[in-house]
Amino acid sequence: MSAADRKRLEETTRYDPAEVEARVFAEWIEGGYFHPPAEGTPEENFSVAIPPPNVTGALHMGHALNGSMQDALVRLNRMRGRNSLWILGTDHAGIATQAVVEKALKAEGKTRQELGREAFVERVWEWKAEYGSRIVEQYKRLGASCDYERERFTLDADYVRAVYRVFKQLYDKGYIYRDNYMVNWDPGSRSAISDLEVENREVEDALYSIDYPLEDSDQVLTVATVRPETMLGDTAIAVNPGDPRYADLIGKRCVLPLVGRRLQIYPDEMVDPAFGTGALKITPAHDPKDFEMGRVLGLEEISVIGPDGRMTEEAGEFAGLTAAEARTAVVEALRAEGRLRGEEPYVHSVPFSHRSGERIEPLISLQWFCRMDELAAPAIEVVERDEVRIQPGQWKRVYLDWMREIRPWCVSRQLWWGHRIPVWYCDPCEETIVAEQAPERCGKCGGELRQEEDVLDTWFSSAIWPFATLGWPDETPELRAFYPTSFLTTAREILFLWVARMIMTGIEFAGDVPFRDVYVHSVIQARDGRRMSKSLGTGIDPLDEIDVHGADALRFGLLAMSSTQDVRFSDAKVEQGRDLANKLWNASRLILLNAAPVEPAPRPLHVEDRWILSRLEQTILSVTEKLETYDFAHAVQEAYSFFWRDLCDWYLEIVKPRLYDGEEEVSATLLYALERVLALLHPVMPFVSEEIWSFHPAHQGHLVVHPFPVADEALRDAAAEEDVESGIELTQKLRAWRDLAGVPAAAVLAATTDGVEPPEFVARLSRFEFDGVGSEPVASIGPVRVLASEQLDGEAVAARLAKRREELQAEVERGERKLGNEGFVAKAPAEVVEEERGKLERYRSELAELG
RNA sequence: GGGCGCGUAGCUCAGUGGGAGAGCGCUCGCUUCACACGCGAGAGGUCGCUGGUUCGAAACCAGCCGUGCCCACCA
Repeated sequence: MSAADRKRLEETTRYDPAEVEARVFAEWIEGGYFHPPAEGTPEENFSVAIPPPNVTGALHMGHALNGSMQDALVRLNRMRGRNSLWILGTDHAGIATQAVVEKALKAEGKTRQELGREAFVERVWEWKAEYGSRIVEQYKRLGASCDYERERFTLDADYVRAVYRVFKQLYDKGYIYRDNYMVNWDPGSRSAISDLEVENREVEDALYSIDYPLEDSDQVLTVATVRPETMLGDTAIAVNPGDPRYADLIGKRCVLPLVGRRLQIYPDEMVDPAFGTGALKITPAHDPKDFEMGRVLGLEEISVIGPDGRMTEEAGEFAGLTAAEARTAVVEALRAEGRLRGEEPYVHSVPFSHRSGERIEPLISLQWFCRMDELAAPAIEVVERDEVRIQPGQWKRVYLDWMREIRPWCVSRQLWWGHRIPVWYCDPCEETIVAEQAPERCGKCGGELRQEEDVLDTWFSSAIWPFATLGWPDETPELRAFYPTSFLTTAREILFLWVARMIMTGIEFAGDVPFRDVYVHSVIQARDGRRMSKSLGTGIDPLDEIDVHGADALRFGLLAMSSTQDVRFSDAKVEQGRDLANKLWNASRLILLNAAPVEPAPRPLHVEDRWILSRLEQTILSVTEKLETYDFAHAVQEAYSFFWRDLCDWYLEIVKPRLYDGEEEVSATLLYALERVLALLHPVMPFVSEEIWSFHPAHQGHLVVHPFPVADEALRDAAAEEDVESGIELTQKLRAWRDLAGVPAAAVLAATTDGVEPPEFVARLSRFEFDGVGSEPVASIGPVRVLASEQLDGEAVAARLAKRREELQAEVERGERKLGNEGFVAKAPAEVVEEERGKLERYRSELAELG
């Protein structure tokens, strides 16, 4: 060690992550450790495709947890010498990004329509150039060992090519089609969205009963609805065929109030006679269920609400009103005509846009869809056969249940930012051309072509992330070396949105599953148990945590608090991580500044050496196994406990004298243990471990590529473990006795031992002297007889012991009295009696131990 | 409506058939030559409730209460 290094170690009594992290990270980048060559096979290599964060995004706690898990496994495998690639990149995030830029425009008093499509998209690219790398920089702060030289973006030219190839092939297979169909219309983003982007919320509405007069009759049929404004588009009525009230009305017609349209009354099993009035109005253009019914019956579809959320010309006098305004107006008009029979409060679940937060308007519109059943079939099989293992196990079933019920996917979005759908129309001859590259002219009539205005759902491009990032559709070396990837960690909320779709496209286009393992991690909630969210103000910024406690602390904390169930964010766990980093630093200082200049090697001389080596190898075995099975919480806590309790609290304290003496054997053993502990912890706490490693005498290259320790079974020693652990136990008893007896901390007490001599360290660590001179034994603790001596203030001890004896005596008497009461013994539950007996036993034995 | 999960120490969470645990917090004692982000010693729990299975249940089963999430086209 250089004099400068030694000085730094001597003077730095506190580990300072802020000083270390940027410097160490730069060394890793400079070393090129994160940029593996595209060589070898996927079986030999290790690869992970990061769930691409939104380009608009900032690192949140979910990213930090997910990143900590991925990085732990990537680093572990890199240290094992595997060619390890962690692909990183960002998602163009259509709606979110467009919204951000539109907001900026609005601040300038402009709209995207004023700008025009081309200029707007240009503007978004400018935004991306300026802010798009923010989240990538934030991953670096976390210490993520991604390949920053292979960063990808879902709108890169090559990526677009892959998206178009996929679209074209799906179209050619007949999976992709265009249809006028009912979609979830999001008035907020003015676009259709998929079923998965809809969330249902409980809302209190009113349930209105409206009288529909029967044609050529003075009878009325009363229907119940929560959306009276849509009645203007009614084209039929349905009743349950088994409902005796309406049996004779089936086939007859009603007259639609306000409009006058004639509505046929149909029988339908779906109608619940017990709900409302048992009669259901059918509005095929504005209700998904009515839509389906309408298609079956061939009903007219009359759209009375337009994409702008306002009433259309079809709504007659109500045209131009918003849907909400129209509701009030229609109700008023019905009331005026005496058609409103009733109105009652009604709580039901209503679809809202996950993106804009606005209430979904089910509308019929011309959209592009992708049929999913054929793609789903093999994706179901691979999971059934565990070729893709989804863990924890309950998610496998959730996945399968959803996949088996999968429905067509609406892939078109009425946005400008995204992959513009590769379809061209020729208006004169009505030809539709789907192509990977823009065709010059119509192949049929030579006419001008017009490209589809819509873009693809963002998730359409994310679905091909694991292979598109590796260069697909080209046969690249990266694809050959790293596909399929090794595993995926994910939040469960994107299991369907993303994971399922990757499995489907992977099989279809890349010829294999995209990953072997899917680990669904827990959700870190806010401190109060609420969801962490920016809009609720409950988010905790991982970067703040890194600033204050260091990246290693946050990584350790997140892994420690994660489990299979959702957990609240725990500051204490992050602080535990911070304390661990500091403890590592200081224990290392002790070893590195005092060890004799020797090769690190296990060189056990005494039982404690055999013990710590045995514990070390056991810990390596167990921690490694837990990391490999995604049991991060137990892995890090076990490593923590070994290091802090076994190594620091006991072993270092036991061997300090030997270390200060410059003993070679203990120096070698300590350097060996330190090397292995640093390597073992590196996947979880990369910065502090790398920093300390730079001071280790065996240090040559960086720890990031140092071999990961493999447990050495030859060093396991059950007998040594037993001996030392009983010595530890005795030490603790002796210390407890001292404390109880009020002996000053520094006093060394005289004692003798009875029978087998305990290990040497017991006397030293409990500040006893077993061959000490004394007179009367005043107490016995296990094999140890404490002797009255000069060091022991006989009076103080006697006083303390007497006081304690009194307390115990009182407890014993109380117990004896209780157990002597026949009523209690006979009538009280047996366990209460037993507990009382146990208590009595304990008090009695403690009394005996005090002597 | 269906499904999944959770309820264990003051707090956050482990433990899933045989002696109730961790971290934090709390109490007491330590400026012991790595670390006060430290060291030593403690206190603290009817393991949601009720019933069942078992020699034995925090753990398995049933019901109930509380709580969270996912899926679902009953107006």
